[in-house]
Amino acid sequence: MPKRASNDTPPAPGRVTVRSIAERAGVSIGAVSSVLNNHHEKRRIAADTVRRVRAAVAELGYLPNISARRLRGGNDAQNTIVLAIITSFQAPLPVINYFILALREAAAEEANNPRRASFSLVIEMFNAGKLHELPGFLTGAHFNAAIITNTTADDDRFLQDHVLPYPVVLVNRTVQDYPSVIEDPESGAKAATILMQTDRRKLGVLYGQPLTQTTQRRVESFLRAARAAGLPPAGEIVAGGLNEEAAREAMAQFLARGTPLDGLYTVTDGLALGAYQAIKRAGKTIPGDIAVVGIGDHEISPFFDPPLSSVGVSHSELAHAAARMLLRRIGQPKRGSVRLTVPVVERLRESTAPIG
Amino acid sequence: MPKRASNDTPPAPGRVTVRSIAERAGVSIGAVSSVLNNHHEKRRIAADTVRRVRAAVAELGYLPNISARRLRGGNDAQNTIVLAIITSFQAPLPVINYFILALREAAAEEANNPRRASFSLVIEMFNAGKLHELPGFLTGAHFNAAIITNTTADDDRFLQDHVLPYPVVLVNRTVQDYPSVIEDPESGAKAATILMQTDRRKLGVLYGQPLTQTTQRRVESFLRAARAAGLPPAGEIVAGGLNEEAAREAMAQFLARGTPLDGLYTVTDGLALGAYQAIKRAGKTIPGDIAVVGIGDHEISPFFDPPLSSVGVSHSELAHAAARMLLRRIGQPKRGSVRLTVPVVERLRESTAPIG
DNA sequence: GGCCTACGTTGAAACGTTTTAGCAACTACC
DNA sequence: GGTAGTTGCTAAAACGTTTCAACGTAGGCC
Repeated sequence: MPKRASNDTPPAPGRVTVRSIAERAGVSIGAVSSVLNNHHEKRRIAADTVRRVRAAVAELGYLPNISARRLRGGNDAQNTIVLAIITSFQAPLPVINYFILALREAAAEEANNPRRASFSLVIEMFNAGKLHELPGFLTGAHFNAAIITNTTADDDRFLQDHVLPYPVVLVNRTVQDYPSVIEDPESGAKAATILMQTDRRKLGVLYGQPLTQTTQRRVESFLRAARAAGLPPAGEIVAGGLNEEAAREAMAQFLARGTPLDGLYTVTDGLALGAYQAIKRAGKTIPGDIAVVGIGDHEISPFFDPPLSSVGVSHSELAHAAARMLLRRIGQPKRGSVRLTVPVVERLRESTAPIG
Repeated sequence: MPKRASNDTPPAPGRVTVRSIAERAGVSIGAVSSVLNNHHEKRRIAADTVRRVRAAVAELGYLPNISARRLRGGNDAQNTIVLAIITSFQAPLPVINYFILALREAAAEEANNPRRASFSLVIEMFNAGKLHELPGFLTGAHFNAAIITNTTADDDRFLQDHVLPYPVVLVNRTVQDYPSVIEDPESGAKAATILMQTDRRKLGVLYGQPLTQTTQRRVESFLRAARAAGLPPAGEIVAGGLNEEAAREAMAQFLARGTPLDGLYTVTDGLALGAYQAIKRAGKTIPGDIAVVGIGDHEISPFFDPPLSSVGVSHSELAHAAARMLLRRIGQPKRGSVRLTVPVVERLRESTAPIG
């Protein structure tokens, strides 16, 4: 005795649910569920009923509600902690891989210890400056904890004005009352030191727009160290963008002007490559005429020609530190804001070999 | 009149829920929820009660169940489609950024059109060869649709033997009955053609272990084309890994052996950089002695010294194609397996300039 | 004392699933 | 013709949360 379609609840124009299918096929939602999960044999659903349900599913374009499934589902699914990586559409993405891996690895460790929690990792993206438009951000409806990167000044102000009901770790940004992980703020000074140790005195720094908190700190720390050492004011070479192309153009123009330069610090990944090309095309040599120091642990630095010296933090280390910090804060009573500084490592290669 | 702690339901050793908090604080779960969501003013909860609830939350280490929140939550949250990117821990990650962006962008477009669905993006990772251990993979309990990459032969066999109850797109892998997006299988032949057009006849191909379906196709296509053109058998140079370092070592050894070589094809990102260094250190010039063709759309290729010619697919294009294909299949009745081939683009730069 | 209002809280409903206990009808058996 | 078993399905409970109507109490006013 199939039930008729129009029941107590109206058809509801919204999403297709098991209920809509049940009505369409003239069976109960229990039967529908059995078919959907391929339990129809075990549960002895008649072949014809299975056919009708399948037909209804296809016609209606059924999409299961994952939240409902997980809510109902076994303990493994139910005990899930949702971690988010929040970044902006406009930011260069390559770095977030490190976070993915770091969170996944940290979570895998964590999952062994306490009461068998499992972790789910979601990526949320916002338009730069519009962090507040991210659904669920203020309420925590979508995740239990988050790593936030690539915010703009506007976003930081927004963070400042609100209290989030879940633990958060900021990366390479500091906002009052928020825990954060940043690279050693003196990384720029170390670059200056390296250049000065090879007797360079006419220094320059190459950076691209827009400047982030981190790159700005690098530049300032570099300039300050040069000034403190009594050198003439270091030149600032500003590229229009963050890519190799922009760096090459800015560098070429600078060299064409004839400003003396024998030591260069490039503050972002990729800028160094553009600078290399401009320097070589201008007929100058590295490190003979100009020594160059780049940033970070880019795997390709040793394969530059000549191999590039660098000062900077390991993306992987930074990411792991942030992931560990975040996980430690989950389920803990709220602790104060912590600022963790990840030390920089210096890798000396041929691009800063002593003159002569 | 606070209720006592031991009610009809046992304390349940599992996760901390609103109910545990309610019992601990001696209030109803409704009141707890109001406090948790900062609605206590609007709902006129007494200050002391708020304090007790907050204390219980802190003591017990409450973590909200995200699934339950979303299930209950507003229509926006409820109508969420969960997309997954599934990749292995062992695979190089850089590429998945493109998928993240592609899915996010495609989803953003899609979200405007039909019945206001929103999308959530999760990253799932498995140990190579153990795809079947991924929780929820067979049942679809964790996502509505998935892009799967970096599977091994074992994983492919597993896929072959099962039918997944949700749409899936494979990337750079083909398995019967599964839709997939792959690069033009003749990309290797195009590399060979480029080298032959500059009169190179002693060809070689450099690849790293492990070979994926895609890299293997590149190698085979290259070798086949060389053979078809009547050239002497091309040399195979095998690196122990996929990184620059391994490439340099393998290349250095090959050159030391004195095997003649005037045209080289490197089949993976990064290998070319290692090869460059080995070639230069061996005292040979590019392209004078050896012409080199690399892979893909690596942004840094133009900044090699000399700039690197390349043949290959744009990661971004591949990712967008996969994302579009996946989204088109969501909520559609199951269509047959489709195999989409993304064309390769050839970028000629100085590394393959004609001799002389 | 009776009525009104404000206050603080509870209980129930709802979200979309899956699972389980059990019911009705039919068949088979003695 | 009663009992036992089989078949095919339904109804209800449960997962953890949020919201909302409604309730009891206390105080103020007449």
